[in-house]
This record gives sequence, structure tokens and C-alpha cells, in this order.
Amino acid sequence: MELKAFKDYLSSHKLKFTRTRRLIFEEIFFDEKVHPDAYEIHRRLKNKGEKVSLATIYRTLNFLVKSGLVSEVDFGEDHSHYEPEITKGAHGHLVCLSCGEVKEFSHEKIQALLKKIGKESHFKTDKFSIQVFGYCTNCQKK
Amino acid sequence: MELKAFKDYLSSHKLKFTRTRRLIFEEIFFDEKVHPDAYEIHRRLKNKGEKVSLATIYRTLNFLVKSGLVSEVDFGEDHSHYEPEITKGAHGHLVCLSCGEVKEFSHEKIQALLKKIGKESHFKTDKFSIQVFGYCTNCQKK
DNA sequence: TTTAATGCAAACATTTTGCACCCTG
DNA sequence: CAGGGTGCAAAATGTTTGCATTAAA
Repeated sequence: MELKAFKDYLSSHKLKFTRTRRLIFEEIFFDEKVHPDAYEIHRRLKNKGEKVSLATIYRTLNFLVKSGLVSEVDFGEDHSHYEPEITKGAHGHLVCLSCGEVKEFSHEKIQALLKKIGKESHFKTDKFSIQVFGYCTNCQKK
Repeated sequence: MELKAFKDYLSSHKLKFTRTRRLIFEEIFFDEKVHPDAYEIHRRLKNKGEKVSLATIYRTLNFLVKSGLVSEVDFGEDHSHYEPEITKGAHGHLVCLSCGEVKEFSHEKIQALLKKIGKESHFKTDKFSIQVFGYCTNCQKK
């Protein structure tokens, strides 16, 4: 369970494991396909009767990203989305420009190629961001 | 010269070729390595003694992107950068997390792989966004 | 001269921050 | 009970828009 990794991170950084932090963490890890943004997490918690401020959601997301447990992704909108990092391997996203649907694909081979490209430039690679924009099966029919 | 493509786009869309639009266009196309953001274009023009409002810069960038002459890139900051599209082939960016330096690399092969991945999902691919974050040669020494 | 482009200021959307109060360890 | 966590409102950013004025065709 990833919750342990979260607790470990918190205690090793002298941060407290609060009810609010657990709720936010669970929203991101509960359904890996969701890629929620801050506002979506806020909306979902509100629907469950939990009132957590957007300020706290942003503060929590910021250190979850720093910790490496969560990663921030950009789908070409004016805000960020978030996804669990540790439970998945290297992957990119197929993002539909019409309906916004996001589908993941793994890219182990591509990542290897990118590392090689980095090496040739004496660049120390860290994170990879691979997004493909286009039209999903449904939207092509229209 | 890409300026002709710009003029053609303007006239075919009943838009006017103004001094201001030419200035903005030239900032993006003058040095392909720059990848300026809106504020950077504003700053550069101001340094040249040209006063162009940020509003006009954003308006112009928006239709340059729609036209396909310019593309919008995300370097993990909270704002967009812009680069000439038509003069370059498929490419990604090596972005230094320390100093912000951006180096381009071509990725024809990777793009072919991504198109194949899209095809397997019946996804009609359109644009590709490939960024590698890490540390440049200089910043690794520190 | 007609229609579109511009600058300005205000509006907007997203994210961050200061501060008084609250809760975990 | 000490020190971090939280909500709220205000501020900070980046970007868009309404409107009166200016300029291109």
C-alpha cells in the first residue's frame, strides 16, 4: 500500500499525518486513471461531505510532488493535473483535443532512447514528459 | 522567408498586416533558439524602443498558434513559451531544472513510434509534446 | 471610409501567502 | 503543550476581454 510510503515521507520530514492530508492523498491514489486537477480534488471531497480548502489542497500537492510520490502533468490547459507516480512505470498520455479524454501508454523504449539522447549532450536526465495530442475513437466519428 | 506565410495567413483570414504584428512575429522567428514567453517578447520590444501592450502580444500569439506557424511549449513553469513551427522538424527539448537552459533535439524516430502507438489505440495523432527535464553540463558541476 | 487592431484598465482563472485559530504528536 | 496544519481572505501571476481610439486596406 502506497499510504505507508506517504506516512514514511511525512515522518522523515517532521510533517504530521493529518486527516486532511490522507483525504487528498486518497483522491489521487484511489483511481489511477483520473488524473485530477486541484479543483477536481476539491469537488470530489465536497461531494463526500468533506470540506477541505483549495489552499490546503495546493499546499499538499506541492509537497507530494516534491516527495516524488505524485507527479504533475500538463494536458495543454491552463492548470496542472496530478497522478500517482510510484505505482506506474514510464508512461505518456494520449490526450483528446475534442473531449479531453486521457489514455495512458507505456514508453519504456522511448525513455531509453531519450536517456541516450541526453547522454550524447552530457545532459543528466531526470523526468520525462511525453504527451500526444489528437482525437480519440469516439470524437473521430463526429 | 516565413514572413510570406504569415502575410498569406493574414490576408486569407481578412486580418491586417500591421507593424505591431510584424514586430511580434519577428521576435519569435528572429532567433529560433530563444523560445520566448509573452513577457519576454514584451521586454525585448520595449528594449528596442517599441511599446506594444501585453494584451496585443497575447492576442497575436493566440492566432499564430491557431495558424500553425507558431507552437506553444510548456517547460514546467506556470506560463507558456513560443517557438517557430514551420521552420523546424519534429523535435523535443532538454530543459535544465537548475538554470532553465533549453536545448533542442530532433525526434523523427520517436514521433514515428508514437504514431504507431496511437494507431494501435485507434487514436488520430496530431501534435507531440516531448520534454526531458534534468541538468545541463554546467549545472552538474555545481 | 469601412473594418479591423490597439492600448488601457478591469476582469478572470489559477495558485500562493499572511494570519488567527486548531489539531497532532 | 509546542509546533506544525488549516481555513479564510487577500495577494500574486498569467491571460483574456470590453471599450474608446487609431490605423490598415
